[in-house]
Amino acid sequence: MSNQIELRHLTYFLAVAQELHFRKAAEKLFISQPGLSRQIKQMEEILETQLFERNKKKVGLTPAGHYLKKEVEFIFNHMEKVERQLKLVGDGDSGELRIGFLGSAMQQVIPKMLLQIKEKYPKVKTSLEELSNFAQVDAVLKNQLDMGFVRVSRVPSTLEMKTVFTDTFSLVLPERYPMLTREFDGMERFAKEDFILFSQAYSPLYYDTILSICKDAGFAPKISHKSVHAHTIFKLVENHMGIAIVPTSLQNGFQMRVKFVELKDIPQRAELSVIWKKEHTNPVLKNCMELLLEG
Amino acid sequence: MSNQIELRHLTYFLAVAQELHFRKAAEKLFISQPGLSRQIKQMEEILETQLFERNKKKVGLTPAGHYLKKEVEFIFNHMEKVERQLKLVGDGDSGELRIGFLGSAMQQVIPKMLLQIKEKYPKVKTSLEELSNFAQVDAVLKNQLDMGFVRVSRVPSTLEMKTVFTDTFSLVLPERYPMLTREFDGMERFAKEDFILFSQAYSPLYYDTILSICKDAGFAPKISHKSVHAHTIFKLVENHMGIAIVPTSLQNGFQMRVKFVELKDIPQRAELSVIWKKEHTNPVLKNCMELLLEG
DNA sequence: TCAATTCATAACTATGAGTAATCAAATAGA
DNA sequence: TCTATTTGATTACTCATAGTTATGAATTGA
Repeated sequence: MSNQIELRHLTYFLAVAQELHFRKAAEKLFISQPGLSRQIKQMEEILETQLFERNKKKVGLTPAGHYLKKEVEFIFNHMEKVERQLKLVGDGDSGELRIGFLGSAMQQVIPKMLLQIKEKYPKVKTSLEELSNFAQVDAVLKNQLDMGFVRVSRVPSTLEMKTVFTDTFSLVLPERYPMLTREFDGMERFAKEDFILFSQAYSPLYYDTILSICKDAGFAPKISHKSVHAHTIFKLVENHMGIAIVPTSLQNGFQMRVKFVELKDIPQRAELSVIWKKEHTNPVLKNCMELLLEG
Repeated sequence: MSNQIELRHLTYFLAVAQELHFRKAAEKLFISQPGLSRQIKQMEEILETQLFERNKKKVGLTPAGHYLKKEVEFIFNHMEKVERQLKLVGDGDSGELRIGFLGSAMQQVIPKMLLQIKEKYPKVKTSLEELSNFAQVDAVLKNQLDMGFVRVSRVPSTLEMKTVFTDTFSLVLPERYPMLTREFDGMERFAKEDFILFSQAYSPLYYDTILSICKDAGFAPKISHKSVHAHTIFKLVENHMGIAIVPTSLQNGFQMRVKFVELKDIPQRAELSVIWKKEHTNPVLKNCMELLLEG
């Protein structure tokens, strides 16, 4: 004899509790009446509580039965809700998307994506975390993040990477820096300047790219300061601590007294990429990735 | 293949979700690992949702799995509570007691019983309804009430009845009614008075008893008013609309300008009885009845 | 490369849910 | 007052399936 209540018992109990009639309840359940009687009896034995009073011609609920009926109805309602919700979570219409990003991704890509997600999948919850390139790669690998927005040249083979935004670089100069923009004739003239860059540890690709730009211009930059925040870099430039080269899109979104000079003619580009796990199982990620790459 | 989730599935799912290890989970459940694997797989098929990601060496929860884990934990906690509560309801430590009563039972018996119940069975909820004798008998028979407090001579054979309070009758007279209490010499002198009584339909036994008192005194009372509320009766007496005979215990609990004269020397008594169904199944009733009859 | 893990698969066993046939008791109708 | 009908319970059976053992395939670490 089994000694554990099963959902079957609860289903049968509810049918009898509603019909107050074993034969009718059995019909409704598409089982035979003896089978139903035995299951109910077994249920009462397991719970050590009488649920029905039967006096050969009438069936009624005991107080315990009344109580249980209400509770079973609640439990079934709840389970139905869970089952519906589970489908949604499984289909990616609902759930959570954990996003890592570099500060520079906040200018364009992320806000646009968040709006699209909110419109198409309003039940999806997003969480954002600003992290370095390396920390994002690590977190995605560990399944602490679903996706990351990074500037890296390559990632481990278990990750996917797609470029989502390509940007030119711009020189960042103090507002009154003596230079006629129309006569800008290359990087060479900045060989003697102090440079303020994003930390190498924070973004190796960026760092290497800046070095290559300078190298193409025939000099190695004198690096005076390093930072992980664009805002800090701009402040330093503003206060004549040096000049910087950053992705052009950082021009928007900061209040600052600096001058941007877009380096259109050099081949280097700042590429922002999404990364995610190849074999992820988050349906929300799949849906949102489609939005990001197609929309 | 079964196509319905059972509690077994949820139990197994929770074990795996907690251990994130099939063999360990199977050990904890005292079943074999292949059996567990198959049940989980079946569960995923029924729900049409993948719950775990297994890559041959590691087991992890999918987002849907995470969601379901929380929900299953909630459901199990709830069910445990229900099971405990069900035992209490079955034992009569918890539950509901629906009580019917006559206004006059509110003077002594009911408040005392409610206090005792509250002390010994604090989880028991009581509901009170003031009803006529007939309505109470009817409601107890229909299982709308668990117990009733009535003044009747007899009840249908499916009900039990026990006297819980015996009371003398008292004459109710206007405050300044001319009478020397020490020289009270019988009912005879009130033969000409108007009488105010409880309605016959409300309490036939009371009605008959009053008639018998008067008959013993050698007269038939002139009945001027009938009421179902003691308060109304007292008000009428106060305003010289007549005199009344009521159970003595009604002397307490009302603010009124009337005089009570206890009829100690007549044989009639006002008996208050509890009634309940012989074959009831409410354990709360059983326990509370013991309190009432023994305490 | 080998030993030791992991979970999945396959074939089998045995428990117990569900069945059909029947019973005993209660009701309703003649 | 006697059926005829209806109720839920009981009995004996069968068959679906949860759980078993044995094994396989893949991963990991020495």
